[in-house]
Amino acid sequence: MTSDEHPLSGFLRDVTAHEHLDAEDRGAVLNLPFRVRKLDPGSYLVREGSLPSQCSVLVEGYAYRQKMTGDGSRQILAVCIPGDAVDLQNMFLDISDHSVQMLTRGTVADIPREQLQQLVLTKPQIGRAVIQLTLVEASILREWVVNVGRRDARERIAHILCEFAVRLESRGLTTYEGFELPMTQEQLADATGLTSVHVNRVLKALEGDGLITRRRRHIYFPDWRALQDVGDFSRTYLHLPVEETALLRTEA
Amino acid sequence: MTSDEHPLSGFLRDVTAHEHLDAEDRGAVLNLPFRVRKLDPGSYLVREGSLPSQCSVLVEGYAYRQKMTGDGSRQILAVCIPGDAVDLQNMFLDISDHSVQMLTRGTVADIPREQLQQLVLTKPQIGRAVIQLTLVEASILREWVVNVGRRDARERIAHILCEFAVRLESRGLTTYEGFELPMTQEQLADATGLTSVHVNRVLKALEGDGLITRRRRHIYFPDWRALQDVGDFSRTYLHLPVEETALLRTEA
DNA sequence: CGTACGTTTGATCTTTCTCAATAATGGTGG
DNA sequence: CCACCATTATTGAGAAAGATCAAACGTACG
Repeated sequence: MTSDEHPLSGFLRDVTAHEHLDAEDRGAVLNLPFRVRKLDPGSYLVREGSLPSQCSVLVEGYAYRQKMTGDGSRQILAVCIPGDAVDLQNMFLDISDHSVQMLTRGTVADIPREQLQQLVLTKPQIGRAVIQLTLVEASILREWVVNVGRRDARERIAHILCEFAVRLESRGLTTYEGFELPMTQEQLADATGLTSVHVNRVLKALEGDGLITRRRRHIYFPDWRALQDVGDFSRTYLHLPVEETALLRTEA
Repeated sequence: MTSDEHPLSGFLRDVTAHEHLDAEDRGAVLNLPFRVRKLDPGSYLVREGSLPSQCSVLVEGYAYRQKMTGDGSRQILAVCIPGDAVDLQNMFLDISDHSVQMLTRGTVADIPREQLQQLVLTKPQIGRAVIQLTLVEASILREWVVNVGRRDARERIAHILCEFAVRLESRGLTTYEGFELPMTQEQLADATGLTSVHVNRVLKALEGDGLITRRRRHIYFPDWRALQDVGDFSRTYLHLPVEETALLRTEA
């Protein structure tokens, strides 16, 4: 993510991950009008109940989808990483059913809703690519339902760490050394349907069992294979293109 | 769902729920080639790991999406009702990340994958309508994550009953008398991340509190408003077109 | 009419939550 | 650069929701 790159280049990489685009379509994506904004942690990209007029693409930093229950507890629904288009979920619906907030400081590129819609609906290859992106998001959501519905705390935490590592790695955002978890234990709890107290204990237990190592928010994987086993993790649901996994490879 | 109706008419109603289609587009949908099949409970419409060559539309009966964990427990991810296109989730991805099975006896219409893809990618209005359908499914999935992650058993059951009632009613498949729940308590448990034993106790408690009435699998709502309150249910996430709710209306 | 499946019930056990307090940590203004 | 403040992380003890195990009861259907 060097600053001289085109702000939408991460998004383009994402769009073309599943579907090849010809030069014309690639140009059409990069020529979308956009405006770059810097944002602080906690600031809203989308507010539940509203209709955003633009679709934001995350250029730098992390964000998360979130929904609150009537009694005020929060459930995190997804973590957005650089390159993610944050508003594909809303682009064709009138009222946003959830909120999106920045997890860290970062920058986004806002694309006017109509321009992106136009591209998706009139350029078949772009349409196919964007539909695939939304379907992969839905697949991840299904895995989250499984995670929260049918796995115990230890499995949930291990699973979400694996998912996060693989997603980051697939975008070249981390090395096998480990990664910086961009969220607090409380946010981790809100993503896994647990309490922060219990997340803390589980992390400690995973560390004690040699499955992870921690230094502040950095998480390392001394035994990547074992962690995947504990988390019942298989990357197939991420629908990543089959390619060599140079980093984070099995070590055992 | 009388037998002299066009098998795809339910699907068309669903497709046009959010987006108006002109006569030509409507004709294009109804003229899709299809083959009708009768299926028994438990039979697979989609198998995790496979690539179906056609997209099934549910004509009669109910189905459910499902995923298994490594240790063999099941999580139900969605319940499909008549009119639902079962394979939109897979139509643009190569490997299905979950299974779909019939919940009851029923019939489906199989549409060749390519034909439907073609329509979606080349007819902007149809594309928009189908994208909206997949986004609504994603929205429901997000609500399920919240349900399973941040609500207790009583709230979960109440919520899923409300969701089911409203979805059925929006398709004209039920009256305010109540509805026939097309699943066992064990399946209800797999949908809510609970055990069947606990589901049984919660149902009994809800009945004891006058929030539901049961006769076999029929569920009645003596106090629809109160049930929604208990389940923290608000229909906005279903993205239903704003229209009069003749049935299942507030009674209090 | 009996078998298989689904429902209901009881007793006990675990996981996870809740409440509460303490310790780090990072950021900020002076 | 340092002291202070607000978060965040950590730990303990007790409570509660829900799971587990086991058995009995219905009901549909071949």
